[in-house]
Amino acid sequence: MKKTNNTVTLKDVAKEVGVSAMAVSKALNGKGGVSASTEKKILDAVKRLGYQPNIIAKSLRLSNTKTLGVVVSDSSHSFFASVIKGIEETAAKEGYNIILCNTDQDYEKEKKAVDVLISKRIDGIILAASMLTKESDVEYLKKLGIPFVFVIRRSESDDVDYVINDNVTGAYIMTKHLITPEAEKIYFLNLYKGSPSGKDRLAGYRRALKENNIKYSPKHIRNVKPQIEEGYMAMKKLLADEDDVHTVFCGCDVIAIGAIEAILETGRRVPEDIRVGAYDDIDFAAYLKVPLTTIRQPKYLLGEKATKLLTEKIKTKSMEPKHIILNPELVIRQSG
Amino acid sequence: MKKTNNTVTLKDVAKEVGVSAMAVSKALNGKGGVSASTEKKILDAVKRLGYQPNIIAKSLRLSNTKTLGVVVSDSSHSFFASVIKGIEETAAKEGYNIILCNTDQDYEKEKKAVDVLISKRIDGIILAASMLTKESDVEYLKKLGIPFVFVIRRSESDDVDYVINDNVTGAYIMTKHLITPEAEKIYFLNLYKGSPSGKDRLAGYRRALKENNIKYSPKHIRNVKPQIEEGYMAMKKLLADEDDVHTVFCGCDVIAIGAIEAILETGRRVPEDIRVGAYDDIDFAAYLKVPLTTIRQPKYLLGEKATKLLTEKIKTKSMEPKHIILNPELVIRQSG
DNA sequence: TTCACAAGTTTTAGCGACATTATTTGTCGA
DNA sequence: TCGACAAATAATGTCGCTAAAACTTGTGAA
Repeated sequence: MKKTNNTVTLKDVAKEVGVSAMAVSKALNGKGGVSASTEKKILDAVKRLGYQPNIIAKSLRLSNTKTLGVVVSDSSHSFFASVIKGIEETAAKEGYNIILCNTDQDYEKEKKAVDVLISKRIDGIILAASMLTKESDVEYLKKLGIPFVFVIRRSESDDVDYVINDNVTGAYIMTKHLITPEAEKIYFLNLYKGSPSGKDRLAGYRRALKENNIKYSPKHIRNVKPQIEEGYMAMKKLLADEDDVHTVFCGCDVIAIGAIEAILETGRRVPEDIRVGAYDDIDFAAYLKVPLTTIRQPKYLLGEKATKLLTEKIKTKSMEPKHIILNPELVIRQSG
Repeated sequence: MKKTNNTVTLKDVAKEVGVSAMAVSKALNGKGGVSASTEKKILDAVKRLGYQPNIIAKSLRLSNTKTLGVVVSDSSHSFFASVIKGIEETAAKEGYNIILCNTDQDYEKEKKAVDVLISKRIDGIILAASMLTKESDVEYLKKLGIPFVFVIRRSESDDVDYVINDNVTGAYIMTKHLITPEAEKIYFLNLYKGSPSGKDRLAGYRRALKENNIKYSPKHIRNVKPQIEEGYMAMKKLLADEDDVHTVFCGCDVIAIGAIEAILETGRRVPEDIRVGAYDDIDFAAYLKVPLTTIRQPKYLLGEKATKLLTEKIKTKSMEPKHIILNPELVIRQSG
C-alpha cells in the first residue's frame, strides 16, 4: 500500500537528522544513551517535521494502549454524566484516554461493548452502573485478564473492586429524615428490581423503619426505572391505587422529578400534602419546580476514585480487590 | 518480552486447525477464498479458544482504527451530554468507538487533546463546541490530514464541515416572541464574546429588533459563560445597573436558570415582572422552577448528523465541505 | 493424457515503534 | 602509540495482522 497521507515516522526523523531510528526513539523517551548534542538535533527535527509518534505501533510493541474503557447505561443521564466527567479528567491526568460506550441498560449490549473494548486492547475497564453484576458475569470479566472496576453500582460478588456511595446509610438517613410522628407509612419508589444499589437502599430504608417502630410492608415498595417518565407513571399509579400517600422516598432524583410532576398534576402540593425524598443530588436538583431534598452522592469523586483505583491496579498489577465506599450526605431543600 | 497473559492470536488458531494464519484471517473477515469446510473448522476453533482479534495490530496494518475522537468543553453539561449520546450511539451503529476528551473551554488544552488523538491515529475528529474556530485553527486542523467536523458551534471559516442549528433564525424567533407592544427594550445575556454561535444569535436578535422598530443598543448586551453561576451573577449585576429590565433573552438555558434564580431572589416574578427567553431546551427545561420558554435545538440529532457526516467523509475521502443546518423550534412554557 | 484455469491455500513482506544485541567511536592510562 | 573500556550509535527482530504474490491442488476440455 502506498503512503497516502503525509505521516512522519520515526525513520523520517532519523533520516532528517542522519541518525538511526533507535536514537530518535531514545531521545524522545528520555531513556538516556544519546549524547546531548544529537538529542538536541533530534528534538529540533521532531518539531520541524511535526512528528507525532504512532501510538498504535507503540501499543502493539508494548502491549498497552494508555486507554481505558468506560461502559455506562446512559451517558446523557445527568448523574452518570457527572461521574464520567470525573473519570475522564482523572484519566487524562494519569495519562489515559477513555473510550465511552453506552449500553442502554441492555445486558447483551453491555457484553458486546466489553468484547469490543477487549479487542481494542484497552488497559482496563470501568463499569458504571453496570448490568454485569451477577457472580457469573464477574467470572466472565475476570477471564478477560484485564483489570476492571465497578463504579456507582457494585456487583453481587465482593471479590471485585468497586467504588460506590454507602447506599445503606444514605437510604437510612433519608428515611429517618422523612419519618415524623404523623408519618405512619413511607412509600418507596425504589430502583429497578435486581439492582444491588436498590437492595442496599431497601436495607437502609428498613433499618430506619425498624428503629422507629414502623411496620415494613412490601406493598409500599415499587420498582421504577431511572427516568422521569417512569417516575411519573409510577407515582400516577400509586396515587390511583392508594389514598394514604403522604410520604414518598424516590430511588433517585430523576424518578422524583417525574413523581413530583404527577403529584402536582393532581392538585396536591409538595411538601405540604406529600413529602418527597430523593437520592443522587443531580446538578439541577436545586433549580427544579420543587427543589429536591435528597441524598448527595459525590458524583465527580466517584469517577475520580474509580479511575485512580483502576490506574493503580494497572500499574501495580495488584490483585486483591478493594472497596471504596463514599459517604452520602443529606441535603435538605424543599421537597421533603 | 515473554507472553504473560493468555492472549490467543491468529497463529494460535491457525495451528489449532492446521492451516495458515492467512486462512484464519480470511475466514474471519468473510472475504472468501476459503472453502466452506475449513471455514467451519476455523470458526469452531475461534469460538473454542475464545479468540479476540487484536485490533491494535489490525489498525497498524490497515492504518485505520475505527475510532473517532470527540473533543468537548464539558461533557457533563446537559446539552453537550445529549449531543455526545447521539454521537456515541451513531458511531457504534457505524462500527466506530469514540474517545472522549474534555477541554474545559481551554484553547491550549483543546489543542493538546487533538494532538493526543492524532497520535492515537483516530480516523476522524468531532469538535463539539470547539474553541478552535479561527481561520488559523482551521489551517492547523487541516494540516493534520484527517477529516474533522464541527458540531454545535461552527468555525469562522466556511471551508470546513459543520453541523449546527440555525442560530440566526433561532434567535430571531425568540426575540420576535419576546417583543410585545409594551416591550421597548430586550436585554440579551448572550454567549461569551467571540463565540460564532453568539454572533449569529446576535444577528438574529438584531434582525427581529429592526423588523419591529426597536432601536438596537450594545448596552443591552452582556456576554456570559454557559454556567448557572455566571448567569446568576450577570443577572444580579444587570438588575443592579438598570431599572427597566422587563424582558431578557438568555443565550442558553443554563444561563437562564441562573438568571431566573437571581430574579426570584429580588422578589420579582417570572414572567409577570420579567420575561425570560432561553436557548437549547435541555432535558430538564420543563421541570425547572419556572419552566423555560426556549428555542429547542435537536440535541441528539446534532450528534447523529455530525457523526454520519464524519463517517461518510472517512469512507468516501470526499473533501468538499458540507454545512448541515438544523431547524430550531420555539417551545413556549412559562418563563416568557 | 495433457494442459489451462480457477479455487484454495501458503508465503512473503511489511505497518511503526522499541528491546535487545551488535557495532562503532572516543577517551585515557600505560 | 596502543589497547581497554565505556559511551554513543546502528542493526536486527518482534508485536499480530493482512494485501499481494506465489504456490498447490483439482477439474474438465482438447
